[in-house]
Amino acid sequence: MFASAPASSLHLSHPAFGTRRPRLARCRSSLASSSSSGAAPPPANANHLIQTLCANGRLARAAALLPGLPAPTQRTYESLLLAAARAGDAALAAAVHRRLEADPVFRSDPFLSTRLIESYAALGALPAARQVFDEAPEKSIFVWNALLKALALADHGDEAIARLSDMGWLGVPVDSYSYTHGLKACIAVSASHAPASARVREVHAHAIRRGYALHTHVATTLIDCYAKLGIVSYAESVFAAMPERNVVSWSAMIGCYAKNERPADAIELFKDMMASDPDLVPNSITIVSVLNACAGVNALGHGKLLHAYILRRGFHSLVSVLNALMAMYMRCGCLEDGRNIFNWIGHRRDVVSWNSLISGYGMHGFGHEAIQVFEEMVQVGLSPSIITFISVLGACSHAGLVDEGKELFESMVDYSVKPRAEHYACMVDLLGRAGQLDEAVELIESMHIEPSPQVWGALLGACRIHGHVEYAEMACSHLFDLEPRNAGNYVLLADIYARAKLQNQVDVLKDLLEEHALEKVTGCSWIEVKKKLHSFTSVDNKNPPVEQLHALIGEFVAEMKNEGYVPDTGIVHYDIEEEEKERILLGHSEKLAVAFGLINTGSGEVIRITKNLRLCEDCHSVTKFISKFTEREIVVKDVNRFHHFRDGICSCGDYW
DNA sequence: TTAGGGTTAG
Repeated sequence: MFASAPASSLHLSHPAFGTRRPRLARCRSSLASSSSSGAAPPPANANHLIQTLCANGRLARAAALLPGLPAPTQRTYESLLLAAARAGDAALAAAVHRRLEADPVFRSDPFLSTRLIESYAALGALPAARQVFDEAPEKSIFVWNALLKALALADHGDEAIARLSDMGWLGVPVDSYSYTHGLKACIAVSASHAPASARVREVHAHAIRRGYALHTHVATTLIDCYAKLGIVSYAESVFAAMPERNVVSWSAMIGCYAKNERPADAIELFKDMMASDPDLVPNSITIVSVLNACAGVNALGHGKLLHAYILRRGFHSLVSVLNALMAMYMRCGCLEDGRNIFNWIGHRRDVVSWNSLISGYGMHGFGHEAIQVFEEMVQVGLSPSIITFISVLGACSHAGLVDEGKELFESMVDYSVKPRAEHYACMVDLLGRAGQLDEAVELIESMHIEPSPQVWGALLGACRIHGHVEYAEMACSHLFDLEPRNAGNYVLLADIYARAKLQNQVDVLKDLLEEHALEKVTGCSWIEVKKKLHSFTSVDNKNPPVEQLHALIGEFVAEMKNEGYVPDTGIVHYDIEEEEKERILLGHSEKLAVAFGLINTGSGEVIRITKNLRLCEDCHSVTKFISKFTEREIVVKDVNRFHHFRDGICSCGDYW
């Protein structure tokens, strides 16, 4: 009823407004008269007019008025600089800069020096920002901090450290802003002398000496820096030492666990946060981080609780939250629930929503559906991003859609997306999995950029599937240089040698692993039962309940052997008796998690398991058998994709 | 006047 009445008439006719013309109407009339004034002298209220034009994005008109303006105010300069930065108009920023240099009233004004530096930084013009700083006669702390921010934006970590040190010997008192900008500059990835972790530790030590390390913003930034560097223990120390934590610092620590492969700790910390203080209310960023962590461990129960919380607290008005919720469902194996949320988001879908759906179909092996969603996305007028192509090419790879993948890869140029190493890695994976190893190698050789470890890793993975020793050695000759500490590459090559019955080569690799003190990633599987996470590793066989699980698996295997199953002991690298190898296979974490699920869940329930590595062939065979024998649906998410086991068949079609 | 945490892939 109210919506049908024009808003303006409601307001203007209200007695509370009296007979004065409303402010907006006055601005409109000024704008109208100014547009026809041409080169006439600026009106008396020109300062106000320029500010209004800037606020309305009419920069050309505002810029045209500036030269004739006898006395620009500080506010006018500020409006022009902010608008120039917002519109990406470097020429306007430079014109304002020139005008300001000639202005005896404001040329030394530190407020405007700050704004100039900020604008140049936002426009990507670091040399100009640096010049303004160097020439600023009065360098207030704001001017210094603006320079540090500019250096952070431009990824100049070493220079930021040098400037912080300048502040020290010049006696300029640093403040908390100096540290937050300085730290952000430190974790920049581009050319630098010192590694990022050394720079962060240096600024951290500096902050401790000046008494700023526990300041809420500084400490939160420190947590985030250590999170990005993967040094979780340092982030934990900073978080533990804070006297005063708020929702942002908690979220930063939760995010630190989530992005460093400790999703279970992220969920636990979220619970601690909720229990620690009733005034501490999670916000949308907290929710997104925890949803991400739920997906990381397949904690569907927790994810559903969060879904209810989102609806209760009104977070479903935010697309970012819905995107994260949708991704959580799909990454927890519930593709349909994810699709329903995508449908529900409706016209508010952004590129992330589309990418999530494409990757969701991809990770579940629905390649054609992923391509269809890609086409729909293009049809509704959205531009596919770098990630869209990674998602859709990955989907083709999982489904073995070689021709479709090639076509999409070639179409990238039509969308102005330049193929990156990630896209080549997808293509090598696609060709390699499909057995087209020569073509995969040709593609690598044709690359115009340096092949990344992911590209060689994809080739190595394909060699493992197809037992190609020569190309595996070629891939490893690069991988051992590029990532010498990655034990996984040594293990994969050893696996390929073992299957080729090259035991001597296997032993050489094992010696190398030992010599360099490289540790294999322990196989680990998770299962959530009654909203509690249970994890299993293949090395933990001292736990009494594990004996029960071993026994149950043993019974299934005995039954399978009657039907002709032969345990795939080829993947056990130890030079031991066959019987012992079989015993090792029985203890694989994924089998233990399946057995635990069978014992602890109801007969109709879907068993959902997550594994931190690729599912091995033997576990795959055994799980197929168990799904048929027990008439249970088992969904396993490995490091690459989903496997839906039902009635003795896996959704991957044994292609993974 | 300035600042801190999040989403999609591999």
